[in-house]
Amino acid sequence: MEYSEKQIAIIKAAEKLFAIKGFDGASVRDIAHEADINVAMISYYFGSKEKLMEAVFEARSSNIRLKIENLLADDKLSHLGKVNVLIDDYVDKFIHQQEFHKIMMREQMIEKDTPIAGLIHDLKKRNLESIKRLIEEGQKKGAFKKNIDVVLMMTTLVGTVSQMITSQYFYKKMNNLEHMEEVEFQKHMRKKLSIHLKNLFKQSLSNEQ
Amino acid sequence: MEYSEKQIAIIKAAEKLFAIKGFDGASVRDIAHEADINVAMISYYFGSKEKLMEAVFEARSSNIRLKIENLLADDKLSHLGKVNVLIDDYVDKFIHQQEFHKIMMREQMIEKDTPIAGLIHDLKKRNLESIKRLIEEGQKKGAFKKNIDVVLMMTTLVGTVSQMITSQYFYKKMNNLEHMEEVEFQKHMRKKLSIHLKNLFKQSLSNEQ
Amino acid sequence: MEYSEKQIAIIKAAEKLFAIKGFDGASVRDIAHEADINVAMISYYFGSKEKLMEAVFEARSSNIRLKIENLLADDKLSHLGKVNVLIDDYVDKFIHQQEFHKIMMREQMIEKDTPIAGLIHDLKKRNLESIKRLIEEGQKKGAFKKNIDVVLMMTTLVGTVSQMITSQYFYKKMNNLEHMEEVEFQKHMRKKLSIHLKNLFKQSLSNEQ
Amino acid sequence: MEYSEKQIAIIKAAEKLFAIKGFDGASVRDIAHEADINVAMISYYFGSKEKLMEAVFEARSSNIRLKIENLLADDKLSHLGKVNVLIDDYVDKFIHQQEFHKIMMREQMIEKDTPIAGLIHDLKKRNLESIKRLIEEGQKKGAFKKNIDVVLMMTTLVGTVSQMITSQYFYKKMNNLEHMEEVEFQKHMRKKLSIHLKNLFKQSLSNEQ
DNA sequence: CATGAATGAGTGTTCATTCAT
DNA sequence: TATGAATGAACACTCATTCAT
Repeated sequence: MEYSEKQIAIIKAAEKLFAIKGFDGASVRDIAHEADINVAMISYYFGSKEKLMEAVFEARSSNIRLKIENLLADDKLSHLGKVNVLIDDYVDKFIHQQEFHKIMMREQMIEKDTPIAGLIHDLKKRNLESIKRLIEEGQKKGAFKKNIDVVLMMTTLVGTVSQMITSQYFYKKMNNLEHMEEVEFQKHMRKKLSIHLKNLFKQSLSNEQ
Repeated sequence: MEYSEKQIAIIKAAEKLFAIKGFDGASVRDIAHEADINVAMISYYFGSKEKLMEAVFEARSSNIRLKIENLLADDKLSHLGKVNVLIDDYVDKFIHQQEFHKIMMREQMIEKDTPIAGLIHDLKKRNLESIKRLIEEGQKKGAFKKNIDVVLMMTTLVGTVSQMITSQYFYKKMNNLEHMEEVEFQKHMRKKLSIHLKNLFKQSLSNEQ
Repeated sequence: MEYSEKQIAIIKAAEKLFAIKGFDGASVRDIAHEADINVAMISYYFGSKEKLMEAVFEARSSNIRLKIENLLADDKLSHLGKVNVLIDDYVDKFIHQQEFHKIMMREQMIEKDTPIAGLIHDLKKRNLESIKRLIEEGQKKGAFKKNIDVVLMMTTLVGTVSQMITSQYFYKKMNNLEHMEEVEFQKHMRKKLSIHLKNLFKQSLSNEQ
Repeated sequence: MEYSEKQIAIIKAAEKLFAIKGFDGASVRDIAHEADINVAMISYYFGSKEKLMEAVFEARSSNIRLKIENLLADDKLSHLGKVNVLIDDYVDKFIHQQEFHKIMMREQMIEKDTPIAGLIHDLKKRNLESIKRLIEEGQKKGAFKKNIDVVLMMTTLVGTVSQMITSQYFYKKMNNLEHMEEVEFQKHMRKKLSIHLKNLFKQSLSNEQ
């Protein structure tokens, strides 16, 4: 799918406003104004507000399966090293695509059988399966414990990063970082999360004492 | 604040629909229909849709500080035992008040200076401070490691439970539990989360090897 | 018709608010609040908002025919003297019952066949007929000119006083009387209007050069 | 400000209904129906019902100062002649823009600090000042008496015409003109008012005996 | 006699979408 | 391809009135 310049502007504006105000809270007029285009263009280009949401998803939801497949094939990294790379990838993606991930979190909550719910489900399923293979590989080689609940570990990974992002203003305040620059703060979050999650995973997966 | 039967019905209906559809997505007509009352009653009783949302919050947001204070004073429990009780409390509260917590998650995301944002912030702050004291107590007594980032640990606790709840349908599918009864599934989730989080916390906090 | 204390309070409140905000602009809740009674009482006592308006009218619209009849019989006053008394009566009534007269002006404008429109019409008709007799008396006795358009003269009398009352804030400003006390200002208006109108009538009616 | 055909239709409908029913009494749905347009168009074009009212005012409230200034400069007319032209202008304007003037009267009465109240005040002030100059010119040249209260004279002028218009149906009945055609009746009113007011002003202003 | 609760119709306004050009 | 105009449905809310007690 190729998008024109205007279409991309609309998708970007939609991503921003859906993240800030939610799907219902953001009106097509808001989005049109933010994207500096005519209101009618949204229906014209995307058919409807819902379809626009789908376009936002499709534009962002490149799955990380390919990356995981490459990781699996990489023989320069230890099994734990591969998990660490995975963690960093997740953290980076969440932080740099905060807006998109906020939308995704919200959409997950909504009990509707929207096309987007399906998209999210498939995306998560594919990713989970690849990660399972990565873990099982480590288990086969004796690097990881048996009895690892991969779904729960992923829940902790995704949940921790999500929670950090949604409550970042609270985090800032609690740690007196209110005057830290946005970019610097993102680096800070990135590092903290990375170390924290790597520790959690190491303790939970690794066989070594 | 004492509520009449009808007012309670409205609050319950609002809690449900705000959780499912979000604040903007749920119309007062939806809520009135769900509560089986006249639309005008919502304005009549609560003044506005926003005030109704606040009522939902006030009705649910009993903070857990008191429980933590009691835990701190309890000398029959080990330090780790206290943390485990805390984890179970959190898990229980989230699971049994899923709808309210979905609302809270969503509200946290929205960048508005609503009165509710303030309520959430204060609630979280109070809880965090009590938990910090609980951890520090354990550190002083040598039961817990030094260098524990309490905020990050709480982020993992809250994030993991939140993520589990938001993606429970995905979890069901991935584990072939689709035909499990709702109540039974909640017990299942509760147990899984409890064990998982206790392990994570034990590894992260405990000094014992 | 005898009214209870509460009913009188309602009528007074209604008179005030109808004058300030108009019939549609003043809600029964406003009136109930102003009268410090329960909303339901208005329907209970008067049947409807419209009927309340009628009650306001009936309470105030004592016609001045009786006074004119007495004037006609008075032989201590000259014909012009009688007219002057009439003018002063009109001016006094308008100024001291400003609120009621504002309502009356407004109601006159509305093109509805309300019962009130009928009340106003009858009231005006009765008054006009008496005044006509007063003028004709003077004409018969040679004190007044022939060819006097009584309706037009009354239009000027009523119109001038009405206009003064509706635009009194403008009048205050134009004459730098903004800090004059309300009571004092009413006296001022009364005197000014009295002299002005007596002059106009003297010039228009009187035969003496 | 240029208005489209539909916008003009809306303004005309609003003028009519505001005059008949008052601002609060006329609903936007009424106006939309009268103008044969969709309800949403009113918000779309004017922003709000209040702004529509302002548009009605701005469309009509061309002040007559320019005309007065021209009158002042005219040396073919006597001073009293100029006043007579002024009277005829006022009468004509009121009769031909009855609906607008009804709105204006009503708005004057309402004790609200609306933008319209300000518009009316400024309009009246400007007109009054020009008329004052016209009168003073006549006084300086000895054509008019000293001691003329211009504000009171204008009150009589405006009040008489207003009162005539608001009570025209009463006037018709009192003079048995009920079956006179509307246009013919307007001519009749115009002539009657013109003569009546010119007489009043001549007597009040002129020095000649 | 009095009232808090409740109602359905109506308010002004905004919505996502479609139309005519 | 692009857009200002237009639409009908829906929005949150207020209205005058009625009901149960």
